[in-house]
Amino acid sequence: MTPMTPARTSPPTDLPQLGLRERKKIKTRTAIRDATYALIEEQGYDATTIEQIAERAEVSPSTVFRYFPTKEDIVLTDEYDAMLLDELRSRPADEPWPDSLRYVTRRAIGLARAEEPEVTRLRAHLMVQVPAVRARMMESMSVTGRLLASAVAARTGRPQDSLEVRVYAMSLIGGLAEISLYWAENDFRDDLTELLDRALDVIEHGLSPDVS
Amino acid sequence: MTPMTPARTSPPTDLPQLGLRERKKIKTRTAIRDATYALIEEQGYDATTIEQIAERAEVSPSTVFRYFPTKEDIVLTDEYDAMLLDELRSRPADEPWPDSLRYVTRRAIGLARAEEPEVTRLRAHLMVQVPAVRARMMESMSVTGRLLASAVAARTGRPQDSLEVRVYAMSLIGGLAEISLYWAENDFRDDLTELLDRALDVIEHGLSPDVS
DNA sequence: CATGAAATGAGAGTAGCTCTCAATATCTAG
DNA sequence: CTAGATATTGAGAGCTACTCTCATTTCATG
Repeated sequence: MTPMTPARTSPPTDLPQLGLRERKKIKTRTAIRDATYALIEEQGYDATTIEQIAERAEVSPSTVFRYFPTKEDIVLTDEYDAMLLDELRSRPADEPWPDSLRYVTRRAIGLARAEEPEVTRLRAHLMVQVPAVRARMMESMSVTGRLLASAVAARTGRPQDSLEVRVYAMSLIGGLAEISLYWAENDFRDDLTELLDRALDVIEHGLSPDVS
Repeated sequence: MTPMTPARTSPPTDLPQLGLRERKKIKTRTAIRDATYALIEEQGYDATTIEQIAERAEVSPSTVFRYFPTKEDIVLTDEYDAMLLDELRSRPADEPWPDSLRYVTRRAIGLARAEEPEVTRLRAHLMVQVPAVRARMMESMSVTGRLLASAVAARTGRPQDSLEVRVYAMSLIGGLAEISLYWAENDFRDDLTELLDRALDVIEHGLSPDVS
């Protein structure tokens, strides 16, 4: 009936022998997300309602909520976390911890830039502009922080949830979030990887006493 | 008609020669907050509606929103930030920066503990349990972070919004937030000041390479 | 193809939050 | 002390994110 929907599923989403059901679910998911991105670019975040998203994705509003718990999650859900943690664990055991961290975060940024640069920018942009999105992002990052903390604990021989490890992980998360904000606020002019390096320096060694 | 409302305004709120209008506003404000705290203790956060709060505070729901933009803000609004910044600026200029920071944050904790220990605990508790509150708290802390960043910049002779300063401030905020979570999760057994010290050590010097 | 399971749509309902407008309370001049 | 300007409030309509339920449709499987 409406074959002109531009619902281009970003990656072809390799689906070898998945049942039709599973395939449809993936399709619906990406349809909702694509619709959301498009509408946000057209009208902005707040002006975009779930109803509109549902309409463009050709599903019912109920379905939208079945796939994403909140509006913010439609924009933010990503799958890098698990991957990041895996990579972290598979680093050589004798590599100094900060190096591992740097390697992995760098790689995550590289991937994001290679695979979906637009989305990465849109997200950062929304983080700056929409408090709810920023809040949700911090929330999800703090979950990542917990995972990170366990990895750090394992590496540094500290108890799993020692205060030190938790504080370190969360301050890391805070710092990384700030990179995105900085990047977006400066219109994406800087090289994210370079910002990352500078941020990690600060987090690892603190602010050097003075610079003058 | 209902003279049994226990609306005890926490501090007598020194009101020397304020107009009647201003005095009433302060009263209303604390009435709303007290009602909210009481209801939350009785029923929990989610079960407490604005309507209930309005009823107990003897104002209309409209008025509640006039005084606080969101439900989370009723719980969280505090006035330490400005004070904290002032103190920070009035520290001796030759004091090493980390010492200033430590002094000021310690003092903030001390004040919170002295003046409204219950509220401080309730807040920390809600931070753990209610994602929306936690998110709002991070949000408000990030505002503080910005202010902090400018103070840090002034002290360390860096540009106002250099990436380094911003990352430092935000990682500080993240770390401090984590203290509260840790504290609340461990049923307030630890001494907050001690947790603060340990956290600041981590943030200033990074995680020491290993501990084994 | 028939039966069971899963996904969907429709719709009602809740609550946070915004906005408008009329009523009331406070302040300020004369 | 009164009148008019101004600030605050209450009432209520309205929007939207989000939840829940139930009937219907769609896929899987023997």
